[in-house]
Amino acid sequence: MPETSPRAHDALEITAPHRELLDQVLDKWSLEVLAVLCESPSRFNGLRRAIPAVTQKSLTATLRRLERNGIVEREVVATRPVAVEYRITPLGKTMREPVDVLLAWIRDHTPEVERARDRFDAAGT
Amino acid sequence: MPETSPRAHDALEITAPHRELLDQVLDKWSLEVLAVLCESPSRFNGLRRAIPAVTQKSLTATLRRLERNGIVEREVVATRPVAVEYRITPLGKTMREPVDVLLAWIRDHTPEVERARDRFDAAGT
DNA sequence: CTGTATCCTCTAGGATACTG
DNA sequence: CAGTATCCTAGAGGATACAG
Repeated sequence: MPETSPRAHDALEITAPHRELLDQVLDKWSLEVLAVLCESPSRFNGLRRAIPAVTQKSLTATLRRLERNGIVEREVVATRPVAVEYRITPLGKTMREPVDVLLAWIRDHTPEVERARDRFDAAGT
Repeated sequence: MPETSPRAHDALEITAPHRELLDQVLDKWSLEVLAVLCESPSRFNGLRRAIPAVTQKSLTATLRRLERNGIVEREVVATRPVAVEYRITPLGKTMREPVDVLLAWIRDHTPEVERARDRFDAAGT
């Protein structure tokens, strides 16, 4: 049994490319967009209505980023005026489970975290 | 079975407090700190050595945030000069599984994402 | 050794106006 | 309808110096 590694096991190891992908996929609006598109394909303004707080600029940026990463798909329907449909890709669907697990943890532990915050803040009086 | 909800199921739903916790726990340095502390308790400069890229300021901020959220614990050992030990809490340990699942997804799909990026960038020629 | 305190830069993202 | 183009600002985070 070699003892060369400073850490016993590195399931949590995270390299620069991994960090970048993590940021692109868990950023401020991506999860909301994914939530909508996981239910059904949607058009640009449909997404805006579903996510009222997002600005046009940020939504565009988020969609481009997700498209570039192969998470969503963009189809232009050449009507007048044009319609653009966004769909989640097979790759995008594989994100669902890990994201669900993560959000489940968040939901389950938010109360405990809030108690910890109260204690911490009270101690700092 | 009521059909009041616009979305079929909202496992991906994310509220403001959830988003905040997500940001505090998945931010730039938190995962690296967690990775170290999951292996064993560590002192401040031990963490610095384990994570060479982090600045003193950011490490302090990260540790304070994690401590406030009940993820890590801080113990001051009153020697001369003082030593401060950081440990992961039971709550912190529960983060491990969801984070592992997430990072596993990242690792497993980075190649496919990179192919998607190449296609996207090539198309934009 | 374990931090604060400043200063400074850089980028995400909002507001708003315009376009094919 | 589905975007671009600008302008602007708040906050994250680096570099550096100092302190208990």
